[in-house]
Amino acid sequence: MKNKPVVVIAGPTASGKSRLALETAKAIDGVVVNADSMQVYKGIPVISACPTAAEKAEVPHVLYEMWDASFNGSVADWLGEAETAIRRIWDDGRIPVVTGGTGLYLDNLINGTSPIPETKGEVREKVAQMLGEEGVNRLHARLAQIDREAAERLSPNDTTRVRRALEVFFDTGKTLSEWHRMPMIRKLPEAVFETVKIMPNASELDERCFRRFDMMVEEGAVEEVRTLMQRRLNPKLPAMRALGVPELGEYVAGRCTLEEAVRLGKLHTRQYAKRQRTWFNHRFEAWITVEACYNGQKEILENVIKGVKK
RNA sequence: GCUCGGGUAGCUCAGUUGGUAGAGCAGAGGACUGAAAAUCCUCGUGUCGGCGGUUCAAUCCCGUCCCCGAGCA
Repeated sequence: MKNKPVVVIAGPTASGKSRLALETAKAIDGVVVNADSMQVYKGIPVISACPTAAEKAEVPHVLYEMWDASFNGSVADWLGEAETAIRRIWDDGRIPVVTGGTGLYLDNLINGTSPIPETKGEVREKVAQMLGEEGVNRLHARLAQIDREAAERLSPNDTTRVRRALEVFFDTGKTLSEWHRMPMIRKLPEAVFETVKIMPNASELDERCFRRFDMMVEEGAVEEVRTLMQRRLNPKLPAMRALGVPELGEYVAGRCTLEEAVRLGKLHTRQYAKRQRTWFNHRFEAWITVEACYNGQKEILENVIKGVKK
């Protein structure tokens, strides 16, 4: 039976979705649930734009800063946490307000995932090693022998996906394409998702991205990155790739000026926001689409609350 | 003032032993099923610094001028 509400507020970075989520949650006795692939990590609250302590005090927030930066989390890990958190919120008689810019996470939560079991660490290592020795193109050629369908779909340069397709086959003996033909599994079959997306125009968003990056630096982003760099973690870890971390990391290491690091950080943030807009435009259906950044506009908040209560 | 380098796409540069040129980055659009703030795909006419000359043909050779960098005075 589909009757349990989950509010979802999606949108590109710096669009004001965290604020909208907070104010919505406040109005409907909700709990904010993070769906951002970087805000899940500890140690980068400033650079990942996590809600502040003051904001968290206004309304409960969950799934923020929950994993150590050395952890390599995945969609599946997040989904597991999200399921548990949302069920607990329902049990408390409250409404989950899921918000974040990671389209894949939202998509998996709402539409489900293929029933592929978690791949074993040794298989992942083996494929990683093959990748290092042979390069993506050769692995793609191997994939073509195994799973022609997937190979045709994927670029021979798409490291992430070619690797994944191979891992799944080596681990399960079944091709990724076969798995994808199986029915998707929803973590929360009883949920009814009330979706909102914020879709501001590019120039408004760019400006906010730039301003926010400056604010992050004022609020201690450099120190945050310096502390993180001192841990000498693998630079391929998700937390180490959060926008601004590699860039400010170069500055902290003395390899560029702060000005240059900030310039690149802003640039990459802008490019990321564009990718998000493309995703949400084409891959995310929403009940309500807000065409401006959320800045506390009363009409927007009222409209969202009205939509949720319906 | 002289010598040597350079002046080629918005930026950094490659290249053409003379047949009007191409990469990376930036930019625009797009994809996206377990690293997704990741990963990938598509899109490149620009007086090849100006003006002359040689040549069937010059961005490439020659002359000259302008600009930038280094060195010498």
